[in-house]
Amino acid sequence: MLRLSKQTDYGIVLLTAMANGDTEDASHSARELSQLTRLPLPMVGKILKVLAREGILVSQRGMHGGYSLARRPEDLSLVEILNAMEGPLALTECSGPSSSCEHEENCPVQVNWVSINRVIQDALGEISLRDMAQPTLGLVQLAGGTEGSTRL
Amino acid sequence: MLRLSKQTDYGIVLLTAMANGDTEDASHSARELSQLTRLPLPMVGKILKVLAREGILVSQRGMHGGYSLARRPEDLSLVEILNAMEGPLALTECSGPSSSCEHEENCPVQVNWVSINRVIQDALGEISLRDMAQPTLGLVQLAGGTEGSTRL
DNA sequence: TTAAAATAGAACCCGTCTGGTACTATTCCC
DNA sequence: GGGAATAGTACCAGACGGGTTCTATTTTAA
Repeated sequence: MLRLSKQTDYGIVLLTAMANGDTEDASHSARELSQLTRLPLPMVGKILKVLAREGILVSQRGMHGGYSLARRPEDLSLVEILNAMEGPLALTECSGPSSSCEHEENCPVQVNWVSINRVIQDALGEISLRDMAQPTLGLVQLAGGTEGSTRL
Repeated sequence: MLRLSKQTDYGIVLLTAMANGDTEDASHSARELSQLTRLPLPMVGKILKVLAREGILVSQRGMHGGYSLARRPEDLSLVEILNAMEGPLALTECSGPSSSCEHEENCPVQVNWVSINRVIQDALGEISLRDMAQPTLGLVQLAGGTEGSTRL
């Protein structure tokens, strides 16, 4: 497992859909994105609200309102989106920014989890929304860049 | 978030405790490990059963029974332990071995998730139980090997 | 043969999280 | 003022996870 929530998953799909929009800072309504991605409208609305609150999106109310990306797709990383949707990445209780594990004092693996966590975080920080929006290119990038060089 | 379950977390702690045991193939009872790690005995028992069922541990019943590692700590990787405890790693529904997402046909990000998933899996496959059992060494290893070279 | 100690396995409870929906308030443009 | 959009909150049902308990089975030792 080790799965991220459906909301996060959907959120990334929505963001890539927006990134693939014709003009850069085009405004998209929740309804429009729902039809585009075939995700249920209420869910789409909920997710967009979160992303707007967290500063990933900029919202515009009113008649011709909608959502638009706060930054360019190449300047928005996966880890930022994850942080916005699910909070800070933490594989274990003790590996995040704020930990409150009772065994922490004499736990032999805690320091290792912090390291592993940071490495994964850095790795996800290297992937931009632009990358995610370009399927085949991203695939080549990933496979080529890591083969053999990923020494955790 | 993106957190692994407490059971998995505990499982790794238990395994490192066993790996740090004096002799290699020493047998440890659930009670002994519970006292050693200060984790609740019923929980420890439950976890050890899973690990034994999945072939990570070898169990011996009876009077002087207990559990011992099926392989040497350096030959057991983190990803194997995760697979045993939580099943195959899959960040999204579509990134695992068996996916059943209705949107999969025309989903632009699916292929990317598969790639990212595989990279993380490979990375965790490089970390052995021996590494986890040696905190400071593992830390240096991690930091040194990845700084700047982790190009997802 | 019996008792003790250990694992095997299943059942169970309960709190929390998650996916999903609904409703109301607010803002903006026409 | 009305329509269309977001903002925010509340809510619900189901799934999942942490944790406990109980019974069976196996093995060893007295």
